[in-house]
Amino acid sequence: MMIAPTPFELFRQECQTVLTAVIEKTLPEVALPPINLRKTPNIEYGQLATSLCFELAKKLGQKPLDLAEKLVAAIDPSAFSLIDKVAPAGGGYINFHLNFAKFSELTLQSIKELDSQYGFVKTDTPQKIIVEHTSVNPLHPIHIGQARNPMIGDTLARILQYRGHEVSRHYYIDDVGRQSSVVAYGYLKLGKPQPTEKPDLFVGKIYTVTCCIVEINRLKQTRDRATELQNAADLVKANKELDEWLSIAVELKEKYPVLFEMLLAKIEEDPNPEEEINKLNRAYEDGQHEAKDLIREVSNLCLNGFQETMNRVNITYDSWDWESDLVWTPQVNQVMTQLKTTPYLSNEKGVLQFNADQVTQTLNLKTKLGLSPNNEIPPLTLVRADGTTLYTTRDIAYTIWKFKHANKVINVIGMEQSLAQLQLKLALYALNYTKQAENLFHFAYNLVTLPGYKMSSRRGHYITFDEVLNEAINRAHQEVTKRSPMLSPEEKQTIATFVGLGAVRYALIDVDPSKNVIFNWERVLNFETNSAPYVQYTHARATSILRKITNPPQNPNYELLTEQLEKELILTIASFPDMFIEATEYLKPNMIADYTNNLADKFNTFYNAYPVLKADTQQLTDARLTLVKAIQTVLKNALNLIGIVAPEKM
RNA sequence: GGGCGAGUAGCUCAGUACGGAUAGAGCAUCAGCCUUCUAAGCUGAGGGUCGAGGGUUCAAAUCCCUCCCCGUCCGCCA
Repeated sequence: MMIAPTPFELFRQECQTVLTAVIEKTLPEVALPPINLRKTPNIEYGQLATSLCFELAKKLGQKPLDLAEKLVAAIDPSAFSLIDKVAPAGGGYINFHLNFAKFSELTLQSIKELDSQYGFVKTDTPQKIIVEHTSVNPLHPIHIGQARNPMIGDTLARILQYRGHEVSRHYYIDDVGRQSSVVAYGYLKLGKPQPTEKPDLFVGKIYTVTCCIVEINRLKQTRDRATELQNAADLVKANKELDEWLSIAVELKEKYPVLFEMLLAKIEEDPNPEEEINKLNRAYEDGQHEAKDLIREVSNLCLNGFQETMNRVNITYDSWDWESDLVWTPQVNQVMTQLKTTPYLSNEKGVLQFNADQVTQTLNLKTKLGLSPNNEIPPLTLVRADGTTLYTTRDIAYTIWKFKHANKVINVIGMEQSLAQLQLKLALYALNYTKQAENLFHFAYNLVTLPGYKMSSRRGHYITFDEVLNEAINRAHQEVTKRSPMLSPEEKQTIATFVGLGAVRYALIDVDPSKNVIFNWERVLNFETNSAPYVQYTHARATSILRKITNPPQNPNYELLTEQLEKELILTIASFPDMFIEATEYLKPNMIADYTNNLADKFNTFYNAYPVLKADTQQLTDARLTLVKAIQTVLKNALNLIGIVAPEKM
């Protein structure tokens, strides 16, 4: 029995060979045009079609349909096993029809044989790839806006791994910067308390409240200074911001009265909290022990919470990379030394600027990088007047470090950081890391916003990812209880968990990453068609049929699968490997979610229309059972790609 | 002002990389289907100037140009 890892691709190749041969034979005078074979919009038109007669006809001064007829007449498909017939159609298409008897056998046998490996076609050029994703600052719980990142990132990592690449998932911990010092300052003021709840939630409250109090303090000073200097514009601005923060303070006081009062009392003891925070920040960058212990302690509390959350959705990381480690070791300094030898740095009173646009000009990169000639890349400040570095400066060092461990780097980072990511890439070019620059990819995704406003962690305006997961599981539990009251409490809980988690994961992966998403509960709590629960349910249904048989089908006759729906199902599962390759090569995780939904949809229609176990003949039952088994395998493999459980029962 | 991304049914979105046959789903609305393999399901109906205008082409949601609208970036923040 023949096995094909890519059954549909085999058919395509046969069609291509036939077509190439007939053109060379019939039209020796024409240069062979690129042969485009596309899936037909309708099964009546066969399975693949080409429109090349339209182009050829024009060159030859003939009617497209006449040409199509002439070519078809010269085709002898008998030498090819998967082509049933070739026919001219429409205004000049050539349609290729599959020999379903053979194709079904090939497809179903291949799936049976390859089983859990079916679809995962390995690349010819395996690479070491780092996927950096999540990288939420360790200041507050991961919120639903940020959760889109790990869902996309982990799916990318999964599909690349299944494609045969050596993938490493990295989490970049951004612990250098004022905000880490703010939360650490608040934590210290409270006397380094033990968390009384999930640690990231705990740290998040301290961060928000501290931020608010410190900010009000700062704005009051700004206001007083502006009053003194009679600077009307500054005064108006300060007052406006102050009003905003004061209203946030009211909210926070109501939400966390004890914490707020405690922090307020402690911070008021400080004559200058702002200065304390800056001091802590500098001490941390200098690697002083006390500061190190303190900030790492707070950060680790938060990160432990993150891991707990991500474990729920089965996401783990291979490497946790601390930004501060780059500062404490000579790595950042080395990069600066190297950059100073390039002609792209300018020094204005100690402030070092990187002239990114000049790099594009000197190395002639605008066209190469697909940038518009109008796109004048703004310069990037690398070093402040006080000698400290900035985020992107450290990111350059980090990226170089990553390339010591991989030959391709994919950064899953929000679209709003596109400019910084471009400047980073240009810095690599400037440093002559050309290969690395070419293999650095910014996988940009758009924001998740709440209806009416952007989520703000500093202001405490967010819905945490844990809340969303909990709510989804609760909702799923209600559904299971309603639909399957006879199940044991344990079973209900198990089902509710994978349904709820799956629903959230699917909802966040299903939309094209470049599209902005406005969060609403309806989207993640959808358990109907076009959701993970729908696909999971379909898988359970297929499993349920298979559970009822005592003996596996003996010598099924695939020629009996003649219904249109059966053919469409076979086509769909035969194309799974092609879909997988495309999703992986073009990094389109949402394609996989769409595919699972599409297959589930077709299966459910089939399920309703045709009996499997009680088909007219045992032979037909056997053939359909093999089909159901294959569909179950493909659904399971596809769900696995996007990190969603394929349940036996629900 | 400039860059980048988006604009497809009342709502949420596929389809655009590589132009092809009547532009597809789901939700919502309406009408049906559980003595038959799991009704988280299925069947059917209505619903479209594919943001606007021009161009290229035998053929444009898809390619090119102009414009409109929304988001986002253009920090000695991260």
